[in-house]
Amino acid sequence: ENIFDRSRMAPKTPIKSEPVDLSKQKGCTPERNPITPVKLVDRPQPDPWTPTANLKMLVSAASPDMRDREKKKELFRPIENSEQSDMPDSLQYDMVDDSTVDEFEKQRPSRKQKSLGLLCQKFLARYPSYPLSTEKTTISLDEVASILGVERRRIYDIVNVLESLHLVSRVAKNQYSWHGRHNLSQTLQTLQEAGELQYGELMTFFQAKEQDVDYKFVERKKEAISDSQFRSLLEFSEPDCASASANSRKDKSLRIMSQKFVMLFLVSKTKIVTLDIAAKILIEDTQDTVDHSKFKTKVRRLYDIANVLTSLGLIKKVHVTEERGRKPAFKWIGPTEFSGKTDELSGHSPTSDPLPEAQRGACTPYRVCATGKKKFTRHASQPRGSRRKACSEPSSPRQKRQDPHCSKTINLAAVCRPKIEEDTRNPSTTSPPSFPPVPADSDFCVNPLPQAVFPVVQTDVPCLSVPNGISSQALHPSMPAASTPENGKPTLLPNQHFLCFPSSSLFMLCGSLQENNLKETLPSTGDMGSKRTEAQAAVPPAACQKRSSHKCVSPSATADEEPAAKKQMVEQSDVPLSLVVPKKPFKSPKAESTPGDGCTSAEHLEAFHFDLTSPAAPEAAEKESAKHLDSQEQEKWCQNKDPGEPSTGKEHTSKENVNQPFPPQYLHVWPAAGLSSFNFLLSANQAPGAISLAASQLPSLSVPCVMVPSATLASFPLVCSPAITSPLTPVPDSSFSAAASMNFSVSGLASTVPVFIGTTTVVSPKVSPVPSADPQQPAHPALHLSPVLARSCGAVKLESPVCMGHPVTLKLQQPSSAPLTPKSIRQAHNDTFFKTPGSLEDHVAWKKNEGNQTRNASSVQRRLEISSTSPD
DNA sequence: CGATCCCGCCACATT
DNA sequence: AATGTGGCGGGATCG
Repeated sequence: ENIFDRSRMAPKTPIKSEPVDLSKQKGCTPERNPITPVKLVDRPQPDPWTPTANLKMLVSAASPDMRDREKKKELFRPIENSEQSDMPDSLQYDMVDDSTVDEFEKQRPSRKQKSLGLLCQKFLARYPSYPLSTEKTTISLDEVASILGVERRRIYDIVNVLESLHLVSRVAKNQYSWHGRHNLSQTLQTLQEAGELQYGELMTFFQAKEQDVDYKFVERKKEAISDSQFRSLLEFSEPDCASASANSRKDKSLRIMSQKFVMLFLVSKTKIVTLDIAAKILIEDTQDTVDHSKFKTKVRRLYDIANVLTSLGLIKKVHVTEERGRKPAFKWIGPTEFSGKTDELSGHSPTSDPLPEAQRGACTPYRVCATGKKKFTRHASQPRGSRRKACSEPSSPRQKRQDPHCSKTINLAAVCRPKIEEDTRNPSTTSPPSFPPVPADSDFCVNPLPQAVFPVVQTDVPCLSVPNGISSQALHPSMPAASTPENGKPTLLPNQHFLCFPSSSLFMLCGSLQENNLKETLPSTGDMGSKRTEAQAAVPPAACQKRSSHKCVSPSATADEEPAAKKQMVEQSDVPLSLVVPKKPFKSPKAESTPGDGCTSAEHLEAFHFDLTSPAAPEAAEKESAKHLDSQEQEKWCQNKDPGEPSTGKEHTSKENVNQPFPPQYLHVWPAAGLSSFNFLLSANQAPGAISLAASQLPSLSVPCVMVPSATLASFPLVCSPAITSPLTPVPDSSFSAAASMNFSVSGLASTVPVFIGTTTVVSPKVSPVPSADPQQPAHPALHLSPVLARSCGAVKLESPVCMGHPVTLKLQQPSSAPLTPKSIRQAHNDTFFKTPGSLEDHVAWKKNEGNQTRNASSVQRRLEISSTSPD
């Protein structure tokens, strides 16, 4: 070939035409051989542009090979690239003027024009997002570099990231083949799964986390566990063997880093990751020492990666405002549901950001949060991840501790809450025309198909436990024995149905149980479910609440139609609720492994299976009672409570419960990142009207919610019983706190504790004392929540340890009286309310019990009741 | 002045 | 040894 080329080439030297040529090129190079074009040397040509860059381009153009290819390409491709022309590229600039003239500034492409993001867009514009299977496109680095007028080095940056997502793969030296986005969703799913393994807990912790160290510790642990698996997953696409051998090579770090970065998004409930957090997480070494510079470098790399991902329409830049100020962060706007299943979920293409943004704005509860945040911060302690170790400390729950450290850790969690400002900055960037529709950033990725979701649950159920389970188990051995949900459940409530939620992160229960329609989504065990859910569920509680109130409520009202409700919910919030589900197969192993254990996944799974449809299932359940937390009370409690207090755990429910015979429905909302630790359960039962009312009337929440720490949920089975509550006279402080603690703290723990929510029932288990809960955790997580919530949260956390430790006695009353409840509630079985714990007056009765019979403190069972009644 | 991140040196890997 | 890759971080720009 070369010869060939030369012959021609020599003669031609099309120096001048440079730009034009460029546009034409395309990936397809017929010839496979990797030709490495020689580096071009520059020729002295005057370029307007960056001097060097232009020169190079020109040179390259001049080179025979290039030309040849170009020609060929041209044939193949008309001008798709035209796009380039559109852009303000440098190329154009070149053209623009007269020659030399302005070398100076004028044309000088500003830095932006040379940005990696823009370059990446140009790069992507050259190839079809969804190439036909038939067409194989090869990419020659040199060629591209010359065409785009940049050094090859820059192309590596792009290609490495693309390679991490399997959009391209390296075939030979200097040659890459273009795959396009066909496998993107699969890749993302894989990453999500891997991410759950690696970072699932971490993230949770992280958010809450105070200490870097701890987190690191945790992280490390995780990696150890999953790393191998993880690797294999990632490598899947490539046949080449090398994969396994993970050599130690440092290389590819950018690729790996890119994958990890993406995982963080996929694992994050809020889908928002701040750079600093990501950097911390991604620094694997013992960073202690190196820190600063290393951190800085890491961040730099992350910018490189972020630019490429932004060009791909997978993320966009936002700013998270925290106490400290605003931090740069990125929000995932790519698909969150993969599984091949429904891609379509997200309707919008990423490009259509405007809408989403608007939504966001609307959605954002952030502001609120922000305000509340501070308080939260203080009070709330976060569950710490590391706690395991730390646990040793008995817990001194001290609320007071402010969390200086929190600030750091907050990140993820915090991120969510705080307001996010989207970047307006490069509008263009995001959506190149050629891109395939990306799921919009709509925040929700709710599944369009409600049905699917529900059903899924059942089926999936089994899966749930797995991934997390492993970790959880490992972490929390305690679970098994004590908590077995089953035990409790059946035993406890004969009549009632229970649901056990395994560790999954979210659950949404909607619909009337009665009907059988119930659907739930279960979360999955930590991993899968959580991930997905997370994605969807990301909304911060506060937000949820509000939203829920608006729309959500109504839907819920329709008890019958859960799906609808869900959707609505989802929609409203940016966040996403996760309705969805379970997913993943791979968990099963775990389940297998832990057959016997109590609540562990397996069981849970079963529980889930329970039929939504068949109401009767004893075990399964449903639960109806709704519980409300009385926000007020809670608040009080919280406040009152001392961190130190060990509350015994008793909870009281505030009271009222829902009378409804029917099983209430709940929505479980995933905690947003910030909130990550909390899960909300909303009862669906209440009438829509109620909901609506609530919204209007109540600023915050009318709906009763139970918040449970996600982590907890994941690990712990949740049981809900329908009936409800009696108001207990709980001790305000202690009880509440206890309850709270349960919920919140859990996450940190690991969650093995089952939670029961029931109307009547009581659980008497005891909770094993779990040392783990830290009193200390920073409050931040709570932040996002309404202030009240926050407080409560704080309290909770603090106490949680306590709670955990103490067995709680629950009181349950049967349903019946729910004084306060808004009318609707009682009346309708359907009504749904959503409340936020803190905010409302609703009564909630919480009860918890915990006991773990078995093991350590870890497992705790609790029962929460919420009455549907609204205070108002 | 902090956030971004371009640029290209340079080490290591391949050929 | 030449060339391919890609880590890395100084320091320029941007906002």
